[in-house]
Amino acid sequence: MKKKNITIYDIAKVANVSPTTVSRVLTGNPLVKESTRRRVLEKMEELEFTPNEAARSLTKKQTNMIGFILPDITNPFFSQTYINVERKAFEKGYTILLRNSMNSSEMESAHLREFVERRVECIVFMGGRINKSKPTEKETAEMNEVSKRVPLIMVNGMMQGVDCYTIRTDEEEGVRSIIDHLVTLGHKEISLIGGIKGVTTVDLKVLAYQDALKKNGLQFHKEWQIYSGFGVEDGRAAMEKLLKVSKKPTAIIGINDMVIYGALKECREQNVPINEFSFVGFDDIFPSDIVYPSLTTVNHNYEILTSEIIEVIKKIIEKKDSEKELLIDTKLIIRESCQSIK
Amino acid sequence: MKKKNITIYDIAKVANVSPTTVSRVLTGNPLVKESTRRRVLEKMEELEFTPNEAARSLTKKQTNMIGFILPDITNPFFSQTYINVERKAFEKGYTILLRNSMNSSEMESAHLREFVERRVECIVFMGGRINKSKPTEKETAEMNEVSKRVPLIMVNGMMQGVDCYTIRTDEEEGVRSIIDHLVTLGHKEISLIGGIKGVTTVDLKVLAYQDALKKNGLQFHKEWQIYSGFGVEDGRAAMEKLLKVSKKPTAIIGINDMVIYGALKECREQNVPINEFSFVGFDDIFPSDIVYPSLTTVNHNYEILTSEIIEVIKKIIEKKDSEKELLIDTKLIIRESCQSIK
DNA sequence: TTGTAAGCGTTATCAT
DNA sequence: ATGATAACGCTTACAA
Repeated sequence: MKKKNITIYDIAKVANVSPTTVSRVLTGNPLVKESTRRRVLEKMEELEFTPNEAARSLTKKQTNMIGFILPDITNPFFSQTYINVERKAFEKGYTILLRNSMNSSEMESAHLREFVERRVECIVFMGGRINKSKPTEKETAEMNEVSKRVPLIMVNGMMQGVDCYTIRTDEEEGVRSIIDHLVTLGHKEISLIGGIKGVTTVDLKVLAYQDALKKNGLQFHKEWQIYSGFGVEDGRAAMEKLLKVSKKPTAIIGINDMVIYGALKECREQNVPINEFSFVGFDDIFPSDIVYPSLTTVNHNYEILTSEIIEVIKKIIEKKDSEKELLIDTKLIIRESCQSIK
Repeated sequence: MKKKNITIYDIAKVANVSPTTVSRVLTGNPLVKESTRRRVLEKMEELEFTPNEAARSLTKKQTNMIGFILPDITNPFFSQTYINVERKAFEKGYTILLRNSMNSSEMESAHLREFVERRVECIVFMGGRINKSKPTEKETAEMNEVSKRVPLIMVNGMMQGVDCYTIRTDEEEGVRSIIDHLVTLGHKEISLIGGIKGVTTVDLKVLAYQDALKKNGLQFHKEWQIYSGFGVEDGRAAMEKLLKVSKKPTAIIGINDMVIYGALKECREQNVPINEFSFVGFDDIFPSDIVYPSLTTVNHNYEILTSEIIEVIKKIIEKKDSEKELLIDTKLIIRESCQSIK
């Protein structure tokens, strides 16, 4: 025997008002006499009435939901961004739908479809296809379709010809600040490990790295820039290769923090003294303050980054104009993993 | 000029069928001639029709959404659990609504309310109030209200008198396995740091710790069991206290991995050689394989744990019977942070 | 200040 | 195999 769903009609009946009036107290419409409002509220309590969001969304043509696609929430870079956005969205009354794509284009497609079906107000996209320097035609076409129906916010990524909002941290500047720091410490032989060619955030960093070397009168050594990936194991693999190079660098930059964790691991494995190198990461995820040595790295200014994301979301929902492109400054966090060259 | 929303009526018109037929192809009803099905599908494509989930949910009285409340997704213990559940839910066609409570009872309440309004099919609850040995009356009452309307799954927690499903990892057994391991290595002086009294998972572990000591003929030293909290800083604080105790233990168990990260940090700060102690954590979150020394710890069998969660969810949605209580075995992961006593 | 009635975009029921 | 019509539970003109 299933319990009947309580609706505003039920409340209306027992409170001796029309459903409209019930709806009015629900939406906080001030055109309700205080005494009836109280009566209605009382009956709601009594019958344990809870408004049905689906019905509400249907009439209001507004869901207050925001889609959020990212590759992997267990990666602190993403969770640190996500949680700030969720918190701020909560304060504004928005609901976030989080989806992990695991960098699979098919999953991204599935999530996009679901978001459109659920009529989210906008979609925040991090990682995956928006970081490919050469996305497939299908991927681009799909994003174009989506962007016609729901506003898109790309964080630290973009897609040629797709109409969207872009918010990114100035990663080039981040790389420059790392190299300036290392140069100040006396380093002249600087390596960059990790990442995959064709991923825009990587290409960006590699370019900035080569540029900054040149500007500082240093030479780019091909064998010191090693692609491998983004995970701890990829960092180990890269370090393993680097340790086989005859002339070694004095400083090692990671495409992200994870990669450096792997590099440190590999050094220990091979009994290479950690302090033979200076290490710098990128992202400032929380374990970087915990690993030994604690890692000098570049912080994305999460607080500002996520505030900007929410601001854009807010403007989209309120249909106000907003900057199409935003650039956030990074900040270098200096810890213990770099020594000066005597 | 806003683009009109395309509905099944529009499709019906251009495809020369009734809306009902369109709905039939949408729901995969086999009672549609193949040729008309194709025609309808074609028109949908053409007009870029996407079904409206809100309308669908309204009539079907089913949302396919699952609520998930946890304290903090940036904590790998939770994100490692969450992502497995999300992945498996995705495969089954369920959508997860994730909410972080930051251990705030008010936020938990707000999330619960939202979940009920959105008519989620069930709610998975981790951490927060379900780990209080003395929840407030309001908290309990609220959970009782909720549990009457939507099935509740509590993971590693419970609440007296509240009807719900319980899935937990056998943390007592985890603690026992740690102590057995340490005893095998020759340790006789074992400390437990971190946690807060009154949090059930902590109380459980403390009890299991005292019990296991006794069973192994070891003595419980009050000053070796130090409450402090669950974060890295709490671990530091606990270690700082422990280092002031005149007679020191040889092994240190953390209420979780985080606390041990803090303890390691504190040792380094004070120039205490790390290998003066053996360290064991709890949870096996990913940085434990990255910190130095890599941490021996207890793994929650995430794969099994999350599979069970999904199984229960599935049975709830399909209205099948399911075990009300499930206990998952833990497994000890041995790494480098423990030495044997000569 | 309150009520009536239409509409939101589906699915379900019952005919045909 | 297909269609007409009534739900689903709310909000929003418009009327009173």
